[in-house]
Amino acid sequence: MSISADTLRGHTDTIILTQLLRGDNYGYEINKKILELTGGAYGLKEATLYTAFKRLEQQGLITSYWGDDGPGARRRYYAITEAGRKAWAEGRREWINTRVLLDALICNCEKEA
Amino acid sequence: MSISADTLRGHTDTIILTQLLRGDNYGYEINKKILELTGGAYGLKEATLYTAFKRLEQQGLITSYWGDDGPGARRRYYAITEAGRKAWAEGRREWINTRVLLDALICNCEKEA
DNA sequence: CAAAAATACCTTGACAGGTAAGGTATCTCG
DNA sequence: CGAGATACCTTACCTGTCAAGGTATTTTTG
Repeated sequence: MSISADTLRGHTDTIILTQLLRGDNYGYEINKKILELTGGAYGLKEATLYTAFKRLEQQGLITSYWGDDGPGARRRYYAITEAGRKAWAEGRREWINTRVLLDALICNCEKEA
Repeated sequence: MSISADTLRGHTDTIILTQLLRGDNYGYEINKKILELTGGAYGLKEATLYTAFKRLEQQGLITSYWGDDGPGARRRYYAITEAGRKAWAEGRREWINTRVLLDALICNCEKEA
């Protein structure tokens, strides 16, 4: 029961920002968290993930730095900025609006889980 | 409080099919219904609308015919097919799944309207 | 120990859906 | 008659996603 690609399009950035609210993290781990949270039903493709990081950093919503940890492959950590927190709040509001609208437009689904 | 473009992307076809479940209708009117249902917050752009009709018809999910009504500009009516009903049910299921996933991924929004 | 698998990063090219901008034609109302 | 609503449609562009490919290190396994 996987989800078709772009029914989530436009929410990717908010999803990533949500993860970073809990603290700095690196790409691979962030994606694993997302997979966990959805019970394996949804994960970002790597290309999508790193494209999003680049976009977010260019917009000043996150910053990044190389972790100088010992074991394992090198990791690039990401941190959310103050502007990122605002963008997250905005994205969250948008999701809530979207939910209301689509519920209204695709018949009354509110009752179903 | 309008909704940013492609947070609804991928649901357009389902939205249109939902309208056609209530009976045959033509483009302009369908879009007005959608605007009504969302309190003016969201309407399909004309290009999006007619592109979607074409796509849906090519996929056999709808059929179309010219209305031979007297007054007003000529209207092309659309009707949902049996395959269209199945696609609608599938699209609706997808929306319900999407909703669950995004609620899980963008923090706990379930409490908010 | 060597091979396989996992961890971890990144880029390129193509694709699909949405949209701005433009166009046509008819009808209604002042 | 002119403005605005009704009603349809196309083209060229933009943006986010993804398949496919690449690099490098560490851990597991046979």
